[in-house]
Amino acid sequence: MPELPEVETVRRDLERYVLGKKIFGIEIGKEKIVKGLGVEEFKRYLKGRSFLKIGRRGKLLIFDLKESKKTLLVHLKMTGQLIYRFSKGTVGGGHTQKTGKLPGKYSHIILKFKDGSELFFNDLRQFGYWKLVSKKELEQILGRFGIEPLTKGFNWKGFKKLILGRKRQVKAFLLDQKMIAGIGNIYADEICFRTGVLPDRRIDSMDEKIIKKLYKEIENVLAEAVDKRGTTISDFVDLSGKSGGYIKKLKVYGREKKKCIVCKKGMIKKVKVAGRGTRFCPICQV
DNA sequence: CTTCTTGTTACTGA
DNA sequence: ATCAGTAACAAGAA
Repeated sequence: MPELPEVETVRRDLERYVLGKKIFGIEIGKEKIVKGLGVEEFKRYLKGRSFLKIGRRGKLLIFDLKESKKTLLVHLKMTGQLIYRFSKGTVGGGHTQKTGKLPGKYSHIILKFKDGSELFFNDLRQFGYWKLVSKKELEQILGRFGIEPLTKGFNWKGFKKLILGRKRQVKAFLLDQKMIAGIGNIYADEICFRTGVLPDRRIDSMDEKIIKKLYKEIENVLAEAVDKRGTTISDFVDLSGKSGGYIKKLKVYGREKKKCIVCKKGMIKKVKVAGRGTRFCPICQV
């Protein structure tokens, strides 16, 4: 599922490929993907405009439009994909099963640029959305996010203040977007593993040393996953349709009933924590 | 057939 | 304020 590293990978690709390109046409196959404005109004607003900057907050993509009072927000949720094609028949890095043909059964929005290139929004489960928001709405939405990891604002002092005194299970804390923005189920499990804590361990049972380890592993895991261009479990691909390389680095996610590759003794277990499927090594994590 | 998958919001209740 | 739990959304895999 797209979490911070996957969304960041897409964001970087978008900056490289679609920045400054004029939107020539828009096709919308599934109206429910567009939130807020009606579909016709939405199309009319975007037509003729271009992207000035592409940002990200947590798992949310933020498209600044040139000479525009509104901002375009795109959320991939669980199965959303953005795929760019220079011209018919050629996708940046070649096809995979993950993208299939373009447009495909799940291509719900297509942006067509003046040079003939196209940006496809595919979403099997249709949970993702595109929304034009005013500056005021944008401010409100962004205000709900917690600290952005991988920025200077994410420092030990601030983290300590945020986490100390809390009683929740550490995984529930990691998943809470109002605390830290961008961590989802895969990286929450990987961060817990690398920290050496059980995902259901309560924060108030952790001493400062282990909290500091947690802080560092949040940074380590997310930074390495960005470097490897994300994790592909089932649907995630980058703008060229390519899978992410962090799948090779996963220690617990998707490895249930297999032997732990670190201690080589424990069997990876799967339970439910914070309402999510959760994997851990009963030996490495305490 | 049932159960599970997950990002987010809404809601209830403690 | 803090936190846990559940339903809803949707479609496919097992």
